[in-house]
Amino acid sequence: MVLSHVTRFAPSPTGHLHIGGARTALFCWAFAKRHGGGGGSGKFLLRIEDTDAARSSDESARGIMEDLAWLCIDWDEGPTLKYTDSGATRTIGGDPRGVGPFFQAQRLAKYNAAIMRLVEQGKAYPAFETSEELEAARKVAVAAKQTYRYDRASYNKISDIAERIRRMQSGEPHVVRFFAPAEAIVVRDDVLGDVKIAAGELDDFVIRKQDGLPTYHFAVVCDDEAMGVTHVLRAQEHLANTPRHVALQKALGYRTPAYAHMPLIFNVDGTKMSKRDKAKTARKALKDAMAKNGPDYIAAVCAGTKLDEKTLKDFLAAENDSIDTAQKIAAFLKITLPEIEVADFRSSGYLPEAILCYVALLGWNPGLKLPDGKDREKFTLREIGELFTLDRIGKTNSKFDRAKLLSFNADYLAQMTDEQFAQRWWNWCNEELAANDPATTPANADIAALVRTFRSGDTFSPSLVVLARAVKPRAKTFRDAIKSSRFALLTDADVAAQFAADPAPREKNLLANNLQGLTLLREFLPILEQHTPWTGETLHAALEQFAKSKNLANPGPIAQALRVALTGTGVTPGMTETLELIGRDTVLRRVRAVLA
RNA sequence: GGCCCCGUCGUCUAGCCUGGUCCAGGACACAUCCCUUUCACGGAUGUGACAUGGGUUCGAAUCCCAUCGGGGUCACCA
Repeated sequence: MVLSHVTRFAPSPTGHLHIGGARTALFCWAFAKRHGGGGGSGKFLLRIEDTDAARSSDESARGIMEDLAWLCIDWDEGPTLKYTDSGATRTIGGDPRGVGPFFQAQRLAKYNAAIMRLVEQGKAYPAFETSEELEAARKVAVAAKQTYRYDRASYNKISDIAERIRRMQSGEPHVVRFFAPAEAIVVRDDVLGDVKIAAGELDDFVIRKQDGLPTYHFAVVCDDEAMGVTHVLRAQEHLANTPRHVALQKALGYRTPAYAHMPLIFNVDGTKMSKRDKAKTARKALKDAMAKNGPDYIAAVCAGTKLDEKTLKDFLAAENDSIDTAQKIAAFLKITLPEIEVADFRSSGYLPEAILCYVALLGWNPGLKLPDGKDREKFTLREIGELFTLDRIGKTNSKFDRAKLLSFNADYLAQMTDEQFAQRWWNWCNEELAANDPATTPANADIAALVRTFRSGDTFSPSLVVLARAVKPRAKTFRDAIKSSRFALLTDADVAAQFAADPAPREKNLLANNLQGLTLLREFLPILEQHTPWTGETLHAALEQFAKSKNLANPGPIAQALRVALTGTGVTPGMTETLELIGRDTVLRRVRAVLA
């Protein structure tokens, strides 16, 4: 069978999957799906570009694969991954056509054979300049405001090809350069149209590095041919590389795939979305805190973060952008660092379906309307795979608006049943605890408390579903849901501490109006004491009835008094759920305590 | 700086190819009001954009040109 729509996602394993990479992968996946993925003529494959020996790691490769799997962007061909998600294990990847391996570092023989062929045909040649020499030449060009290009003529040894090969074979350190053709190159792009690059723009770029590994340009071209890739969908930052690839394809006698370069994604302030944003955010927060608290504050930060002063000072001076340091500072200052990688969003409690949908709409839009005439914005992964076409990809860069993502996430959360929410929330809590020890991540202490409180055997107790009902409408992420769950995790001591910390709710809802709140509580207490069974429904009725008997327009005053008595705060989810979850014994004890 | 790409509300966008139905529609955010047992949810309303200047045309967000603005890229990284 001829595979007519083969796409690939080709990350280099130097860290986690970036949110922009996730969109690229999604589009590649969707394009293949749209053209009969799976059993049809469309295939989506994953290739790991680990030709940068120093920066690549197997751990990163695995992390990226897991991030993709979590998003449900499964590759038809590529490294195999056994992925377990809420109990179900699936195997992703494989090599049915025998085009692997999918790690470039394992394909060196293929690259070298092709490179030697080019050298023999006079289309590539060994070069012996040192990086220092080239760097010096580059500096001169930059100083003169000229475009630096590797100047074949100035080395004037090209004709000496036999001599070059001899030196190469004798083991002299060298790189191999591609003999750039002196002709204009047109890149056909399904998003941007034809992009013409004038003759002479290309220089003799390196195709094999001194360490013997091919450069990205060479490996990509080689592999796309070998793997039968027909469509290359990638970010626009690669557009300038494409002429090189087209030139190489011609020299090697390969087919040129169809290209589609998609617009870039930036932060709202227009800067690049990069890991360094985390350090920047932490640094700014630390500086603000120090300005506010005085120079001695650094000692407190050292104690609180368990970082030594030198590390902090270096960090402040922007001498390093350590993510670990940034995270410790963030935990200490109780700020959240910006999410950049898929794993960050996962840890923050976003849903893969929300991320996928949001990110898909950054640069792509099917232009569909809802029955009421409004624009359709919500799509499942499956629908994206059915609707995706290149002509609906835009050309303009976009900014990543977390507020809108949050809103999407809240919508997807709200769509779930209470049972589904409880289940997935529970899974998230346990994953989060497994990944980040609550002892070193203070933000996770509440998660640990929640899991402790609602665990039942090796799963969660039914009351977590009640909690889910209580917090779901006020949570935009799973982590948000933890925040609004605090009321259910409070100890008596926490409540007392709350009263001490903030007397206002007590004043307002218990003591004001001549002790109205306390008076109502005193009268309501016997009703609570006798109340049975202790269910949301019956408690709700009891509250309504009591309000009526007191000639109150609504149960507001008594509900507020209860809320404060039970939690020390004036803000919790609905009173019904609050009473139900805190439980009869604790409710009675705390009401009595307030009345005493 | 060279080369390349792009330019509709603050943000994501629909409309542009195939000019008129667009004094430009939706979503997020923001504001006001309603609902309400606090906080939310929900409902209603509002503020808000065709970068600028020239053409072409009876008519331009839509076609053409220029200007301005933004971005990408110029490695033995990918």
